[in-house]
Amino acid sequence: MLSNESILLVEDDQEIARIVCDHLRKEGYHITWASTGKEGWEDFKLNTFQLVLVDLMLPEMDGLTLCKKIRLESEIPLLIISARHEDETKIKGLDFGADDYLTKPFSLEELSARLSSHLRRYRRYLRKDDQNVISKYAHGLQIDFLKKVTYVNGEPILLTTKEWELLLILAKNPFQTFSKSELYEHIWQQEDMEGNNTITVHIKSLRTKLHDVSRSAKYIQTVWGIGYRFIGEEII
Amino acid sequence: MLSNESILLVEDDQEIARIVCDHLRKEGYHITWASTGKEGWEDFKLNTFQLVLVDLMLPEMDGLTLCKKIRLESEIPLLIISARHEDETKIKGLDFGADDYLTKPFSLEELSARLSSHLRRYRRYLRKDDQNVISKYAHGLQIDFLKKVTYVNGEPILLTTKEWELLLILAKNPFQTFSKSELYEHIWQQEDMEGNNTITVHIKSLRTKLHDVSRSAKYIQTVWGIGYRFIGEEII
DNA sequence: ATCAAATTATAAAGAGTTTATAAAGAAAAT
DNA sequence: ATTTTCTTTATAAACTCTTTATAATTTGAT
Repeated sequence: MLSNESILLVEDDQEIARIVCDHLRKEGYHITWASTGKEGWEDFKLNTFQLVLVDLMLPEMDGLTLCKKIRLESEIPLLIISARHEDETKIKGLDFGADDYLTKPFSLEELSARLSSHLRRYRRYLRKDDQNVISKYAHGLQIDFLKKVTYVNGEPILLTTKEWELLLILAKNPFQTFSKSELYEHIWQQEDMEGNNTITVHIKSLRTKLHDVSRSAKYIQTVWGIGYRFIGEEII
Repeated sequence: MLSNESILLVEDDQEIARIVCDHLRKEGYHITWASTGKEGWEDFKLNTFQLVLVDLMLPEMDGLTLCKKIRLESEIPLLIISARHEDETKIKGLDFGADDYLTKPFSLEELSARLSSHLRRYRRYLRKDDQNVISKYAHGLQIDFLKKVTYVNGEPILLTTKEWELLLILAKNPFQTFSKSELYEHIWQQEDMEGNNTITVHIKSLRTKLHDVSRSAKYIQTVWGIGYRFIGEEII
């Protein structure tokens, strides 16, 4: 399994930490080990993880406090490890934001199962939020490639299929010049015939909708004798 | 443990269903049992649950389809039960929105642990989202997904069943374009026939009630040749 | 610089398709 | 039985895409 997902393990017992790390690394995860709550918090702030495993009993900052702090800033899956089974009910009663609870001793299979379950849910959660990742360009153009929505100055613009396909190939390859034949063959999936004005017309209507002017193109530039290119620089 | 949380169990094997129901009822959950996928979907639409347990192999509508349909309308925890261990990898690869996976035979303790873990996370999620029970959009539209009430400029709008279901799937997945066939198959639960104008007509009446105009849609936009999409941006 | 040739831009129209609308008929609910 | 909702039907309107014709622009040779 190749996952490349990063897990933060906060555990003061070096022996347990070693076993867990070894096992999870074999499963393809990238593990960071912190041995105190404070260290765990610093690691959490410094890096991006997809899951946190926290032992309850920790020096410097206890596990519950760490959980609460993390939960204030993130919806990341939080799994508690505890030595005593009796803690479980107490912990479930209080709400400090953990998603799951493992009692020592636990099997590595059990651990793996819980991890993958929570990671799967979190991936979906992230992906859903991801849909709001929009490429923003200068002069008010925004393109949401996932949802296929284009905005000009915040207003969604309705593009036809061909217009969208044109914008897609151009904007996905900024600064790269495409000949009209290339564009035609890519979108229409057939040989470009002589004297075909179709691309030009679609470029025209696309420009109009983007409030772009051929003479001084902000987005779709004409490269004379060669083709067109998208010149948008992404801004964050 | 007194939880009063409602779980929907979709399982065709009566023996397994009885054992699971008995066990979970002892744990304080309120269980609804559906023996087919279709029945499960109807129960889901009719009541409010906090978790759904779905067997993969089901008559009338298979578990994956049921998961996908539920996931279009809700973020409720979805747990898959499967007889064959081999399904697991396939299922994890495909994305149909399930949160967890149990292979038969599973221990009741295992089941309880997974359930309480996902329910805990979902409670947190609900609490967080609770403030947004009513989604507000630009131009005066408000949708109360829980109470199933729609407001336009503060005035409650009376929608018919079909109109509500249309609005639900569209507004729950903003900016996602659905073809008329997709909409028809999701809501009517049957193959879309050729030359069916039903969706168009319902869209028309829905738009009328939302004071939306097809030419310049504020909410339900026509994506020509493809379908419809809800373009409401949520405002806080 | 000037002009002709080549290339692109623009406007407008037509064909073909898709969607909108209104109204009537069927089905369902009250 | 009456009202409401849903579906079907027929027709109107709207839209996309392409074609055509013409204007504007660029290039480069003179």
